[in-house]
Amino acid sequence: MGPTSTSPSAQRSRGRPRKMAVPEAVAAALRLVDEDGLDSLTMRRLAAALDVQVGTLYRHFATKQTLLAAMAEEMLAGCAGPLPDGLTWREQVTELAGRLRMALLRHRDGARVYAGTHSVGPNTLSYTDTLVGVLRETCLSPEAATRTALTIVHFIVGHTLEEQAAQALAESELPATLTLLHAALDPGTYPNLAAAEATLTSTDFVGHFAHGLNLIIKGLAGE
Amino acid sequence: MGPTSTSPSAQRSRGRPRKMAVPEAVAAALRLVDEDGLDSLTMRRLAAALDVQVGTLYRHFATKQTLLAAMAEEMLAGCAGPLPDGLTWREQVTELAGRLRMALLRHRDGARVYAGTHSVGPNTLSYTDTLVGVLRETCLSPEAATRTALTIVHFIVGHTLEEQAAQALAESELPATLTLLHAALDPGTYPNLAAAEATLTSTDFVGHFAHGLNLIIKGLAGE
DNA sequence: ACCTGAACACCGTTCAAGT
DNA sequence: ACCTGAACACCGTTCAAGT
Repeated sequence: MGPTSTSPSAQRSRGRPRKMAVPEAVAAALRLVDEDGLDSLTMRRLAAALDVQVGTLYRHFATKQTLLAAMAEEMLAGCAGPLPDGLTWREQVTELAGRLRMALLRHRDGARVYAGTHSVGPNTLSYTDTLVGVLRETCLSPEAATRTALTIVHFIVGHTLEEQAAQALAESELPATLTLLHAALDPGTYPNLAAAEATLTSTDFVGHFAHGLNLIIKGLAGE
Repeated sequence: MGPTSTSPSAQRSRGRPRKMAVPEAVAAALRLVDEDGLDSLTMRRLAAALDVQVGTLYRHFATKQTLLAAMAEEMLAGCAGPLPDGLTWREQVTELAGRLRMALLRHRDGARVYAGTHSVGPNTLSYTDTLVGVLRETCLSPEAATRTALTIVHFIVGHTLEEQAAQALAESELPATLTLLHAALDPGTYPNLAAAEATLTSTDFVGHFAHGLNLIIKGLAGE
């Protein structure tokens, strides 16, 4: 800080009073996404929701990408919070993975928001830090722990992307898609898909998620 | 077929000669994506590339989503081709997973195209059929085989999404992002990220992919 | 110091009219 | 039967001008 600096509040009290605040803008953006989906999130609609001109947004977010990264960072709030005592490392990994999944599911199109951005904010960093930490306690080298953390996160993102895509379809054309799929499933051409159809079209995403995560965790045990 | 139907070629020979063909349009769209990225793929730019008016595209693709699904389906061509003889099931799974990864990597933003659509075309269906088939031969129930196939595909999509995001960053702001990340990594606040940084910022995606896939395959062995 | 108003260069989608 | 031309209702981003 230079000798001419004044306190932030004194600085802010000069000039026009601030009409827009970044945290409120991020919250409003997430609300818009929850209501109408990510495709309907528009700089113009967000400006209207904040009762501000579009240009004003660009004083606080350099681009729409910056806004989306701030939204992803906000979604992860609390995901790295302290773990209950007495959990095995398996339970700790399961708990952390479940938290990220729930954080993405909490907002409509949350996985798409997260997958499309690269936040280096504190929520994102401390989540990865915590997950790598738990894995390192399993006698994994830093490299193996990091790679495993990446594997887990990639699985969660891919899985939740699919889950929310199914949710979006459910509101409109899911029955049509299912019929189309069923019609395409000639048992002669796709013998295994015929046997897989029930599982493929089931909505037991909790079960699917647990299956995939357990596969990864079991693979870890053999290291 | 009704008694009044004629052969397709006879039908097509009546009226104006067809200016636009769907497979050529899909190929041109993939070329546009390869050149300028998915964000630059526009119905208008595609129409211009095909020397056609925008409205014409909508006679062949109901929406842009339909076009993207056709692109995803095209990307998977060959992925379900016959497997070499004499591979163990582990090697078969590794081969199939590697094929999907390479198919997504072959086109710029390929993972984003794939993740954003739901094709029920023959390439997509036969890929899943083949993967489920290989897994069923491992004494897995249809349900377990299907869930495992989903797990593998979700991991591949999540992983490749990340890999191509890093590629996109590399062409412009990757050094800036890395500096930003390094600056944020206070070892006091994020003790595990400090140890993870080298792996986290490495570009050994082949190694990361192999690690993740092996984790899943090893987990399978314990079933 | 912060916001307004207006513009620039685009989008996806639709549809009457042509041939 | 298939395509053109033109429109509708939007976009993200920029920037001079106001207060």
